[in-house]
Amino acid sequence: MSDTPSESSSANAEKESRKDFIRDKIDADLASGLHEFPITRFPPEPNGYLHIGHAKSICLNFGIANEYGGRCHLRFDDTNPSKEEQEYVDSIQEDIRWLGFDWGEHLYFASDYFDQLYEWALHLIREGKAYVDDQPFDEIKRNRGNLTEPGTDSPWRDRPVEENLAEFEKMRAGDYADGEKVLRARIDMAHANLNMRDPVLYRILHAHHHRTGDQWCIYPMYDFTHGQSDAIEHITHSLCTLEFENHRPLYDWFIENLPVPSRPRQTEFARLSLDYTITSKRKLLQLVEESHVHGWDDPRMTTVSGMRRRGYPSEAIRNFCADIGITKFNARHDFSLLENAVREVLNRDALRRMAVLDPIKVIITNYPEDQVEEVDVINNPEDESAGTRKVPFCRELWIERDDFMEDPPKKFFRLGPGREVRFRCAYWLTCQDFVKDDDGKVTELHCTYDPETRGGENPPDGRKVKGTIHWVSARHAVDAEVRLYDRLFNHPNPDGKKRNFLDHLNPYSLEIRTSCKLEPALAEAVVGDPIQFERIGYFCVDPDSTPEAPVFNRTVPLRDSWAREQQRGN
RNA sequence: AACCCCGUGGUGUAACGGUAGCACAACAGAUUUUGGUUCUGUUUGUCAAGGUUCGAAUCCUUGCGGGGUUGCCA
Repeated sequence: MSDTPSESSSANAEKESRKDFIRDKIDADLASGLHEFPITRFPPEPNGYLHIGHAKSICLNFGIANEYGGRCHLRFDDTNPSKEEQEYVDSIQEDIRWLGFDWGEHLYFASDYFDQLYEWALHLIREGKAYVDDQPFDEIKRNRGNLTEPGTDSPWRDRPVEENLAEFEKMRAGDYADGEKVLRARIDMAHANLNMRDPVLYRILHAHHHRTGDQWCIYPMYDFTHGQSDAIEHITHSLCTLEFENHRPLYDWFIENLPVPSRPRQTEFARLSLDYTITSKRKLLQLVEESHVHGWDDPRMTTVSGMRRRGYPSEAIRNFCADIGITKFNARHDFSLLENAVREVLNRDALRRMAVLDPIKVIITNYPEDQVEEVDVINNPEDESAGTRKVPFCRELWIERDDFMEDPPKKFFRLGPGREVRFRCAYWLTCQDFVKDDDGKVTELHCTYDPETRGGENPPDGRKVKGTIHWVSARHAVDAEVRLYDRLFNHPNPDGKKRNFLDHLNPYSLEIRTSCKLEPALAEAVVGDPIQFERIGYFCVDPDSTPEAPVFNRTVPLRDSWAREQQRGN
């Protein structure tokens, strides 16, 4: 019993993805011999940066490929040249790799299939299952009917095949302006599913495409592209979010009516909704373009690049995605679940360092003026192999303003007049006196130290101390800027209907602290190092950082039961 | 309003006709040279009403509640 490996409670082993209804289905398809192994795909449109919601989909699709010995393709859904850019193609690939996944040779673009798709459009026309519609945009809209009323057939619906062929060719040749004509499937204008009411297959768009250039002036719609692209790639399980549920009949209609090389199946799952965040590419773009944040990778953004810059480990994001599972229920997840996943990994990995964010000076009156000692401080109590480091200690130190109270309550285990605390791994100090400026702000503490407590050890006389605080040698401190982040929105569902998400921006989402005092070892930290500022939180080096002007981001604060108790008013 | 989908503690998520479990959150305690970590314990749940069955969270019916769909976006 006791020799059972206890991975479950630690982040040591990558969490195993729990089974869900999609994996159940795959199990069944494998068992029945329908497929040898699953082939999935992640199909982003390159019109924005990836966010936490995409991470869920990436973990699902690539995760399945990894677990079942299948594969997952990366396919850019680039059928709308007016919104898509190379910048996004690049960032998306970088983000997926950072998340820890690999598509190998299987990088594709829907635009790779434009020729084939065009052929299939011709096929439908020849079969009498597609026609060129001359109705203007508004007419098509009006004739589609609505949720309760059936649509009306287009006057061009029964156009002869030869004429359709000729018209479609003229569309392709550029004989018409944008919007002048469309190619539509000929299905059923009275269908209860609006997607089946003669959906548009091709529209005219005289636009430059990031890959095909000016080769085309007609572009296939998503519905006419996606399933067929899946079929071309022999995707077995085409996984998408719930809003495409109503598109499945159309997806299947194309698969059934076209000579496609395979028969992929679409399955839908609920998209991710995280409290206090937004997962809408349009709104994320707006935040960037209107400068409510400092870019796609602003650490307050739940974009993949933002979370990376914030210091969230990709392993934590993967664990989080495994934790929330895959269902068809429109759930809203507590933000604390993500933070828990982040803390779990960081607690295991982060090197402990001492940093004072809001400093007040401590002068040890009985410590020799010029003496400097190097004390050994533990790098990571969760990982013995991380060892210790030398930290300089001398007569003048910085400590956190919060660690002193002029008139402390009984349960305050830190410094106050006459109170003794342990300075982490150094000595026990007793506060003898304090100095205030004209505004009544405490500027300086005068303390004495007990030489018998070196290393922070208990003194021989058996004295006890409740609190341990961190400190930085004033003479050796490195000055730095520290950026403290809070949630970007102060409403749990800023994305909600009838709500303008901009009204709920948290004005205090970024607090910049300058003149923070860091222990010297922190000068060596580089971007990507997970660090814990002891007793404060997890931090990382921001890319803005330079050796002359270090900049740190707060990834997430430590749990703070003292602060919690304070807030409850005890 | 029509069609499709979904309802399990505070929030999520398991249980595939047979003891409602887990995570997060909250609370209490133990340990602790981080008021961190770790450990222990506690509170709270099957949307409602009928039906099928020896037995229903699970199957059926109805109701209620939530989401999606009326782009030449994806």
